[in-house]
Amino acid sequence: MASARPTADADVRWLDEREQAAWRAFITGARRLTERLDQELKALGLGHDDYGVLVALSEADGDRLRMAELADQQVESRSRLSHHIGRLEARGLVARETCPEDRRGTWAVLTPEGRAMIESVAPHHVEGVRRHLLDHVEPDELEVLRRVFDRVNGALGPAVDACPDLSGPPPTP
Amino acid sequence: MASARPTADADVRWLDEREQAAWRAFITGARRLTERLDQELKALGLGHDDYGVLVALSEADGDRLRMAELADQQVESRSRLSHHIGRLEARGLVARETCPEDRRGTWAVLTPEGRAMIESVAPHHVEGVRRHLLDHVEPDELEVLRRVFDRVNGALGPAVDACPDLSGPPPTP
DNA sequence: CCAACCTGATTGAAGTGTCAACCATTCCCG
DNA sequence: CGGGAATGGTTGACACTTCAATCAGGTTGG
Repeated sequence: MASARPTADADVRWLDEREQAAWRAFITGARRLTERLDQELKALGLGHDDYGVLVALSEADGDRLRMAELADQQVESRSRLSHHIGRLEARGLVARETCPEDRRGTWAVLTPEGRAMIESVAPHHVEGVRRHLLDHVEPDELEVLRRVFDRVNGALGPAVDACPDLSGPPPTP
Repeated sequence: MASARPTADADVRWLDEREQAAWRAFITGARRLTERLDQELKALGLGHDDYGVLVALSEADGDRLRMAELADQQVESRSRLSHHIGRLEARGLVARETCPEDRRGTWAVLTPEGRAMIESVAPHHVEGVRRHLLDHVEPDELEVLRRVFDRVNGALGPAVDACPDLSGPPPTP
């Protein structure tokens, strides 16, 4: 039933022991780490995704970002972000403003309440990031992490919302 | 409103530039990577989580695992796994069997259809893992990844479903 | 100028995850 | 033994995400 590219099944380059071990450690590590950080943040009143959005806005010029840009930065679909901002708006942490230059566009703007929230939560969050990740990583290992994931990010190509065509690899045209 | 531990806000050890860069590269890299792999798998009929469950079962003795163990391995809550297995069961890829020794317990068992599915999909998935991650990682960097995330995993302590107490750190009693 | 086509963003319904309550079984200890 | 406290897992209601329209504002070529 599922036979996209006709990978001949004999010439599959399965993962060797090292690759397997690294891949599995990474995938479950990443899951458990974000799960834990999310739990700790929720106890303070924000989901990890909420935190990401508020931080992004707080660092942006004029405390505002266009929906599309915010979506790409946070790796959320446009639809999801729309609902997401809707919720944050209902809580008074973010406001929407239609942008005058291009009247299709919308700014997501951090409110004073939103800034207060992020400032009260951030110290605990960075503490968590240290405790659960950075405390266990040597400086040179940290550089490796950065290098590797920058490369991976680059290779994944620019963010796309609706990704209709998976067969044409954009990173290596 | 949110003031769990009274982190004095002056003695917060904020992330320096290197830490920040590494953390952000990791968090968005991990998100984008799993997002992409999930998209590619869905095109073949399985979500990334479905894939994980089926692989775990296929590697287990007797093609079966207890719900709790499977949940821990896959980093899913017991509740979520219950729904999840329900869906896979409805699709005929997994079956439930009540376990005779402990009649509270349940086995999740891989069906022949489930095995067929995983075998048809696996080659494409490992191809994806190579293309999007391993191809961009040198052997020594791979070892760093494994070491780091093994450590992180260890420090997070054994998996817990309902984690009611965040204040008492189990890894360092 | 206007018709076809983009682009930016939102909507609603269906699908999935979360949370708290629950049921059944087993364990433990007086 | 018997009753209370785990343990293993499920359920239903509610929250969130996804998917496929949809809408309004811009852009372009005839």
